[in-house]
Amino acid sequence: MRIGDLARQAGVDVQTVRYYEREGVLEAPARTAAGYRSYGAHDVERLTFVRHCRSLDMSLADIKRLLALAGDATVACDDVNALIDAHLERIHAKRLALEALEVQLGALRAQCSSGRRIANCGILEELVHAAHGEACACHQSLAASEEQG
Amino acid sequence: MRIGDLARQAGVDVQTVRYYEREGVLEAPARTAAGYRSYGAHDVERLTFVRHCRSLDMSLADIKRLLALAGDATVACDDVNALIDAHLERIHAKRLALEALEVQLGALRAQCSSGRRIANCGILEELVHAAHGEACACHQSLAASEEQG
DNA sequence: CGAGACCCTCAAGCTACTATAGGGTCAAGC
DNA sequence: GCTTGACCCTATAGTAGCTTGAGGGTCTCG
Repeated sequence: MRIGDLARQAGVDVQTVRYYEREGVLEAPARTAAGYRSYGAHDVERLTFVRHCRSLDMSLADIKRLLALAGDATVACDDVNALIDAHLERIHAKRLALEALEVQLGALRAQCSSGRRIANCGILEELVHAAHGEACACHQSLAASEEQG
Repeated sequence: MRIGDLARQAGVDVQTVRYYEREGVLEAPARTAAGYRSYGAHDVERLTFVRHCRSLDMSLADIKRLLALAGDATVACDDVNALIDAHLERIHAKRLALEALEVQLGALRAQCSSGRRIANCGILEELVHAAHGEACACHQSLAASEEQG
């Protein structure tokens, strides 16, 4: 099967497949005489596995680790559990940060009604005013929750 | 005031100030004979305003628009309201997507207990199994909520 | 043998920074 | 006057996960 077929079956772009290969998430396949990549059914499975993990917002680095772990059936799967736990924790922190952000923005939006002029726009006032004081903490925690580690 | 002082007062890195200037978020300041950037109190205010908007996770493009709008006091501030509304909507969608993701991951994590081997790890089973069926929709909506409009 | 669909590699673009390299400037102390 | 250290300058590359584009080769049908 050629790269276009593989990509169609997994629902990804052809370029994405090549990118995954470059990143070591997919193994480099055999090549035809003309240099075309040649895939089998196993590759469809692996790529779809990768896409499912990505749909859960896992990083490619985590997915690589997961694939490495999945390769050895005799190993204890505590590492898999730990990886998922850590990921879950990151998602949780990010959600809390977004919730705080939404509250902040809702409050900000309530400062200005339609029909006003910039000169007395409540939102800009609030933003400038807040700029003189201390910044809100929500984005710091959002940024902290972004760092994959 | 030199760039280091400005950066300290706004709580950002010196490189970030130069980056903002390059991106047109901050105006290019006057230079000393030696080529050093020279700032005034107004620049501290503007930079701190930018940082507050960033703490609300607004894009630099949005902040530029906001600054342009804020420049003309006589204009109606419906555009400001619309910008904040759109941003709020993105944050809201992102939070919903993250909530769904958290549920999905929680369910996945519950599939495997400690002490098992990879061969019968419930998480990997679930991930492979799900890979054969259709993927969950949570990341699609997350991705959709990422695209800044 | 030509057209269109497919494949290849390499490089750049996206966001908002951060970090590094390689160099110039300035003020204080000896 | 000279050194030391803190500061400044530009330019370039790296981060994550792709997407887009250039410039070219291959395959297959009619």
